[in-house]
Amino acid sequence: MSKGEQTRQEIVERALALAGEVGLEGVSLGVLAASLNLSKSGLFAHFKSKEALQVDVLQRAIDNFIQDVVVPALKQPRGEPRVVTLFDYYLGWVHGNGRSGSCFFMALTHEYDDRPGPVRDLLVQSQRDWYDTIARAARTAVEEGHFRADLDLEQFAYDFVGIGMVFQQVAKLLENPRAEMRARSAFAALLERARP
Amino acid sequence: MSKGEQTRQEIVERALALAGEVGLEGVSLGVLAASLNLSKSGLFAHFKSKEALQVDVLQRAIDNFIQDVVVPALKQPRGEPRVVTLFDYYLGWVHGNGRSGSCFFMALTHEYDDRPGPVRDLLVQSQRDWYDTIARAARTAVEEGHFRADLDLEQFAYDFVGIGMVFQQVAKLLENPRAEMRARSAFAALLERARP
DNA sequence: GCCTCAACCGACCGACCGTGCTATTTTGTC
DNA sequence: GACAAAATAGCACGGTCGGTCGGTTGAGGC
Repeated sequence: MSKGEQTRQEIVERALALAGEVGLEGVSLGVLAASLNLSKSGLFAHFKSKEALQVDVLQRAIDNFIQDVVVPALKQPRGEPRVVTLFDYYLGWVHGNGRSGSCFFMALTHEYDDRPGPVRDLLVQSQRDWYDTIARAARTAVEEGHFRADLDLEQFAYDFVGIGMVFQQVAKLLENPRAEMRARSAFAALLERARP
Repeated sequence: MSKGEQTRQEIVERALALAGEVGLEGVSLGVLAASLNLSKSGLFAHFKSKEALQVDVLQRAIDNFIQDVVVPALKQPRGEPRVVTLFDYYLGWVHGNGRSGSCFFMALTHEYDDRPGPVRDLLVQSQRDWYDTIARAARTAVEEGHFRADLDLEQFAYDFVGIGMVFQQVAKLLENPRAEMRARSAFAALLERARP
């Protein structure tokens, strides 16, 4: 990897960390450069625009999410174990046990839900992929006989994500220590409904 | 109402509308003033600081929420009808059928979940009140015999809010036309679990 | 030893930010 | 209609923003 490419990676990584604190739009090139002991112009030379940097940062977050949440689940046996693992690592990601401070896909959802552009486009695609991933894992559980044959997969994914979202608010904003217990309890009920 | 107070109200109202599009932090005094045909300093004179304005805006949103969601529900008979009405108006609020473009309590959650200060404090309190309101409505349903006597009220509120949160993402960001159907389906399942 | 080229820097631009200060206009009261 | 008070405007300040530009550095190939 060339020096330039390595620096680029460091920039994206640092920007991702900062974005977890101040939002993606809130990461200024000056602050980002300073935190890397780089000049602002030296940093900017790696990207055509701030927006291009933002896209790279989001793509990096997507890669991290797949690596930290999806891949471990795919290593589990098909069916309910895979679905359960997906949820476990998802909770961990949302809580920030993963790399970034918290789930910034949710933050980006509100930052970009009415701000068109390539960042939003990539975000939308990634979230649709995420719902699909959940639905596909649930489908394996149906096929294995762990879940009901007539289970509504899209609805399952919907409920799944909702549990994670409210978990984020209750845990991080409201600082309720029972948040994780609530999430696991809600997920247990969801599983119960999905079973034959 | 004096002229000054009236202007103040208009400022807060306009700021609330703008905040729905660009976030609370994203509302700049210059743009806000221009959209009201006011000078920036003339506008600023009504508030001690931008932060004070933000607090007022949030308080206004809270008042709107109570007016648009909580009050109509309280007019319904105690028990399940009240809970159902609460959810109906909540969905309407989130979808933006209410005054503001979308539920900006959720947006604020991510804007302020790690930014201490009076805005965050007020937000936390308002959200805790909201969970309590849901739980209290559910309690009336228990008392009326509509819900199970051993229903976990806090868990009910948790599940309730989660449905609304994922609804926001699926409807607004992913623009999925089945979002509302999903939300209502999830809520129906929640009700089913709550009944004796 | 020299040349090249990617990598990086410092200075700078115009625009906008929140916030004071001092007029000036508008409002409400007698 | 005069006058005090309230409301608003004008203006300037120090900062930060994304972005540009002309240069400097340094490592690798010849």
